[in-house]
Amino acid sequence: MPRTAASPQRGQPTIVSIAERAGVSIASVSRVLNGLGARRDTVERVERAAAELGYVPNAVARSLKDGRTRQLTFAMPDIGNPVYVAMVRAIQSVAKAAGYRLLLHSTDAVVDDELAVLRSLGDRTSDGLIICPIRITDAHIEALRAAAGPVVVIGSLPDEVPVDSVRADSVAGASLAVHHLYETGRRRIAFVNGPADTVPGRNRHEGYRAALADCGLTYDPSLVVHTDFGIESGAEAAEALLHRSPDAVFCANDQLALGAARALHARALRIPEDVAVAGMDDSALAQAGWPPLTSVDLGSTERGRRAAELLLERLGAPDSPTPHTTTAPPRLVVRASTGRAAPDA
Amino acid sequence: MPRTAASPQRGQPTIVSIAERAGVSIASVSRVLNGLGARRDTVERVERAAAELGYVPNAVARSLKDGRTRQLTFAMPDIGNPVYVAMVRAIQSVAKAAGYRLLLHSTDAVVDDELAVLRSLGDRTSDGLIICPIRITDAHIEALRAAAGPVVVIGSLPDEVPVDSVRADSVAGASLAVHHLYETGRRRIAFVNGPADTVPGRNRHEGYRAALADCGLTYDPSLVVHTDFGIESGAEAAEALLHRSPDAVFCANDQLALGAARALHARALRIPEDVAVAGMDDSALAQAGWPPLTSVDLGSTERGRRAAELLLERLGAPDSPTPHTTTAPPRLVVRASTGRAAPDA
DNA sequence: GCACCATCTGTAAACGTTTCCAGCTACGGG
DNA sequence: CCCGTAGCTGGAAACGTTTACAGATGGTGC
Repeated sequence: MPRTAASPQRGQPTIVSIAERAGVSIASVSRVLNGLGARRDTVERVERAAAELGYVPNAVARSLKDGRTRQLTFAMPDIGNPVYVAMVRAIQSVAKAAGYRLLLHSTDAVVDDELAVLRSLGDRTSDGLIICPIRITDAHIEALRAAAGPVVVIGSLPDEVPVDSVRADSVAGASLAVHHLYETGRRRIAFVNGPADTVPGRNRHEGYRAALADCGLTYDPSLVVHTDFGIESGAEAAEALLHRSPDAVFCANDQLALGAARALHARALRIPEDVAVAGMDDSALAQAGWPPLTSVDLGSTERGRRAAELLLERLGAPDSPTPHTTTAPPRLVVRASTGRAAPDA
Repeated sequence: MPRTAASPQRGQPTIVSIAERAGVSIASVSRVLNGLGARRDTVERVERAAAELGYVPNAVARSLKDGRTRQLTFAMPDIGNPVYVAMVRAIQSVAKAAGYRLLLHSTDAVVDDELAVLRSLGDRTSDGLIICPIRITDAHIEALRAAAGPVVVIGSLPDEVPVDSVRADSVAGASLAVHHLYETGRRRIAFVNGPADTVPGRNRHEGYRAALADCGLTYDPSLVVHTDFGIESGAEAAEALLHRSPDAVFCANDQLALGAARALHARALRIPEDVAVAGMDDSALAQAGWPPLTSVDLGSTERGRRAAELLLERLGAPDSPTPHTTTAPPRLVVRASTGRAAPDA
């Protein structure tokens, strides 16, 4: 039978039990435990009593008293996507170092869920929120303005919204990749994108298109597919694009790129000799498959870390006036999936 | 300037502000907001006041009163490993459905961190804990016995420890994979394992060894490498094993297997014609590379779900006597990475 | 018109802390 | 020898809820 354990939640020692056992007041107990001044004798008795009872301070009561929970919340669309895992990791590490715990919400990018998270800041469950929406609606903006506590957004907000944010430069990132493909000799560059109605989806499309123009290539809508951000979707999309005989497939993230690579392999097409493949995010996945994927690092770890730091700063100085916005610069990481095309092909 | 937003944390409307505005007592406010009986007129005034003030109940105060936080904690070794991501996902979904939030701890499998998490149950920050240690020391067992609240362990505890747990059957799982490799014609089956001093490491090794014996193959220590559970390690280990010319590489998880596959590709060895590769966990990674990996599903999602359910049950009936233990049966998922060997080779 | 009952309401205590304030003790200086 | 002071200590209030209890209100049946 689970002993002391589970049973009467309410049987735990409190500062009152300690006070009784040590024969002092609860005020003294509190002071001793918080390292404020006390007579040697008092300190000893309190510490002994606390140790004997196995006392652990009740964090809830403490939170109620001083208005902070030492918890941070991170809400992201999908914990299955390695980009967000990288962010969770970075955030958790900053949070931990600062003595904060991390609350996690996977919203599936459902707008109502995101709004609920934003509103729930009001329940004082956590001291601050990092949220990463991939669609940004008017309702989001309104909710952000009305937020009952500090929020940092990972993503691109309209400039006039007075909220700290950390952005990736998807436009430049996509452009980087396309230029690289062009420079390594590709001329029919297909694009497997995420949903068109998301911010990253729109931006990556814009970057793709702009880069084509830069390179003097014409934009061919039949080389572009919109789908969602998963591996399977990448495989299907690439499959569908193959009869347009592209010489490169640029994908809006690494999951799509892995799917695409799989589809090419399945058709016995060689990467990169027959078709080059590039992804985005430079997540752990980029080095998981074969050949290792060229990818654009959009700084997910960096963004997570920065977001957490911004949030902590904001917690330190609640009403410093100006919202901070940083943008992580994209970085092209070239690997084997985009070598030169085979001489003839 | 962030308006009402960040500023005086302590400016939020409370039940008292509502009471004043509505001209009733705080007790009535509480009753109305909790849907207990009240006169029509009272209900209306309270609801209007609450709406006008944008009231959100303070969860901390509520928790203090009724001794529950509606938070669950999940502590796992490494959020970078897809297995744990699968668990997080499953747990989060069960938790959410039951109205609980999820607190996350990534412990890096550091024993002291795990013990700290266990002890921190006493601070009443969450109502229960799911912990997934890969090493189980005496200190763990002692801490589990002394736990100040409900705990479910994902992993294999000694039977006498009175704690709910959910296990994978790694031994049987490894054996399944090895038998499959044998049946598809492999005779020199190398093994890339995780750390020898972890429970999964030991068990998978045991399963590997037992299966070899079953098949009448002799155990050759030079075909076995212990390393840690990452992709890079898998590549290095496979690389090192290659000069022992195995005809199959069995890996203790999918990350190792992807690494191994990469090493084989880099040497221009064909999978599965020249060397078969199999992994374990059947995580998202198994279908990420090429060829898709044969893997043993150890039920990570299932285990996460079950652990969360057990915890919720325990929360419902704190001192039901007997600890529950379930074991998820392993399931071999055959994919292209383990087809028959090339006829001659 | 009165007593009774049901219904609703308000007061106050409680959850476990921290902290303000005032009182106590002991000490040293004048 | 007395007083001022420094150093500790205990009482009590406060954080924002929920809820037991008792009091108020209104309606109904006689």
